[in-house]
Amino acid sequence: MKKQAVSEALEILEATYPSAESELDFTNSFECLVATMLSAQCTDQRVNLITATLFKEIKGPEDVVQLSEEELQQKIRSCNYYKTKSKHLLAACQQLLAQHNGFIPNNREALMALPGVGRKTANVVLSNAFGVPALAVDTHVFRVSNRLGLVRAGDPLETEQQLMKTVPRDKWSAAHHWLILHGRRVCHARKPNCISCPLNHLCPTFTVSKQ
DNA sequence: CTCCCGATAT
DNA sequence: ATATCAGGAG
Repeated sequence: MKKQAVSEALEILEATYPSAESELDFTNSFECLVATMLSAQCTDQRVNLITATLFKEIKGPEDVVQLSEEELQQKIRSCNYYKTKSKHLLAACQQLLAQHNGFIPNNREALMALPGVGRKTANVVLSNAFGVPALAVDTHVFRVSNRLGLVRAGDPLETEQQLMKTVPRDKWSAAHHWLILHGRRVCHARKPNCISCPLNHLCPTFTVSKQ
């Protein structure tokens, strides 16, 4: 889509979602990383429920590596893929201690080298915890930006690359959050609420649902 | 491509 | 009953 049309869509999104903030609860880069790692295929609400108590017990990687895999599983059991996430979180924290003095690296390569951290999670940590311009493409951003015709992409990486060309750099982080909020509030995966969508006049996939 | 594999909405 | 939720690894 042309930059002009994209900026029109972004203006409407900005007016509709003025906050443009993460709905995950965290207070530092470590908590941001952990919350994001836990959030795969799981609602923010569920993650926040888990981290509300978890972050009282783990203040950094040094606290995580004290736990056994089973203990960690117990603490995050109510989120999806808890076994995989426990294994990854434990290994990631060991790597943080071994290679980064227990700090969270602020570059994509080092973040993605951590077990359980892919491009999407790395981009979230970069933008949300460090203020580094990055455009994380999750399931919402992928779905919504394609539906709106902001991009024509077959996968998240293509989506990210196309959005970075048409969205101004200083709005990457905000656009990321606007698209997520729109995906959660209106442009649902299963039954998008096109009738009440403030973007339906410019949406190529606008449909009047039967019911 | 498959597997991971709990909670929730429809 | 089934699709979906701030995905990543093998």
